[in-house]
Amino acid sequence: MTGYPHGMARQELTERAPGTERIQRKRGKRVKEIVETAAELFGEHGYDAVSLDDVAERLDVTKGSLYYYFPSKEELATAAIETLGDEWTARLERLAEQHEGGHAGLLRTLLHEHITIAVRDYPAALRLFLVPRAWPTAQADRIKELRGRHDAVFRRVIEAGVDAGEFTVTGVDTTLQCMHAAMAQSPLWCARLRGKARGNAISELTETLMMLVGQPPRTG
Amino acid sequence: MTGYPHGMARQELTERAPGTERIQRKRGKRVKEIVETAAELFGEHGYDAVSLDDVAERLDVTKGSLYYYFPSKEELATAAIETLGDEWTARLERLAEQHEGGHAGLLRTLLHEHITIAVRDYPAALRLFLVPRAWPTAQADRIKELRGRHDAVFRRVIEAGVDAGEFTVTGVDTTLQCMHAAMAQSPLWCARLRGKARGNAISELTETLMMLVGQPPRTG
DNA sequence: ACAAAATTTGACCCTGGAGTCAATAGATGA
DNA sequence: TCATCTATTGACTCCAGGGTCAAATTTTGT
Repeated sequence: MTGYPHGMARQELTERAPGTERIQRKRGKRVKEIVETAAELFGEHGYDAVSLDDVAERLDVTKGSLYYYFPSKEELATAAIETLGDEWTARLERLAEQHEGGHAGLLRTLLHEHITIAVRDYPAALRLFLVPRAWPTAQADRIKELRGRHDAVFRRVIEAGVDAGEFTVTGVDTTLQCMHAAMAQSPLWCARLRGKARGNAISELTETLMMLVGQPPRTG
Repeated sequence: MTGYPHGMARQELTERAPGTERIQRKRGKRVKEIVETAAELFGEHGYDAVSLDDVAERLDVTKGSLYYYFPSKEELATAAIETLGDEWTARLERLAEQHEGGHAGLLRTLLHEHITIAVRDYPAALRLFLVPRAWPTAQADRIKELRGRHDAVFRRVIEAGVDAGEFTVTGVDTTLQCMHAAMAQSPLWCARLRGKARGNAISELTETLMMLVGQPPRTG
């Protein structure tokens, strides 16, 4: 009757950490496994179409076990979006910091990286993150915040490029929305492709999106 | 114990039409009402999130009544997509035929019209039609066919424009996909806007998408 | 080796929603 | 007005799937 149901219990967790560090790490690892599997499935088939039994089955456990870590299906989905969304937002932010060179170069890098992550690592999860209303409405706020951070990375480059006279856009927001919409779908288009064909598709999409800021496509 | 359950019974319907013409028209009208209401709801909340009770309620009838016209929820959803998809595909095809002038002009018209229909008339249904996997998988084929026709309208203009040296694209398919992705989301972005603001948003989106074929945005 | 803590199980409850159907109400035409 | 066809109802079945929980199993620290 002990155990720490529903994993987090966030406040207490920081005050007097239950279990040893080793156990905590182990737990964290398990949570991550669950979250990634869930994201995979939710993104692929949609929130409603995936049952917790499905998630459990893919993990070779039972539904009940999931409830040891998450209090509800909604929380699980939200955790999935938050965790993964945070991960690659951070990655893009890092790229943006490190980069030196023109704005076009940076934007191209960001787009390419973003699409690559989406297609290669999280073919499904990205859609969850980017497509409004794909997740349970109750959680919309927590996700919106994250989405804002994500947007900001792209917004900064675009605005900088426009100010520098390098880019031409009709409206920054609209441009952003178009980019997101396209990237959110990209996993579907590239799902079947492998190896070189996939790489080409990603590059082609990147170049196409660069045109949204008035950058003529590169030859090659 | 008679009646013509599940409406169509397609073969027989053409051979020996049941009921008088007047009754048939009336029936068709009812079917259309149902289909439009269903499309509205499905598109807005997603297939799974909408129950037939929801659809019935909005129509001020009972679920059982829907089953008099459609054999299943899936069939209803498919009918919704087919009917509406066919309608506006036809409208775009007509526009393309009538048009005289440059390719850029035609593409701009098509985009603008398409987004306008989406936002004004069927804020929701369009997403059903354009976003892969938003509908029950069993029906995917029937919808894909329709989607093909729809794509063709845009593909023709783009290819013509490229051949004429008016447009620059990295790849026609990729360009098409980006356009569709953006248009599919447009109702979400413009949902809250009304009147002039909405018109502006639509125009801005149109101009932004024109950039995908290398057309600099118009001022104004 | 053993007790306490951490994890997993599987059987169980309960609700929402798809689909059915006999009975009823409403149209229509003779 | 009556008989027949059309349309609608509402009560019903059935089940997938979210969520619960006591008991069993595994892991951990001593």
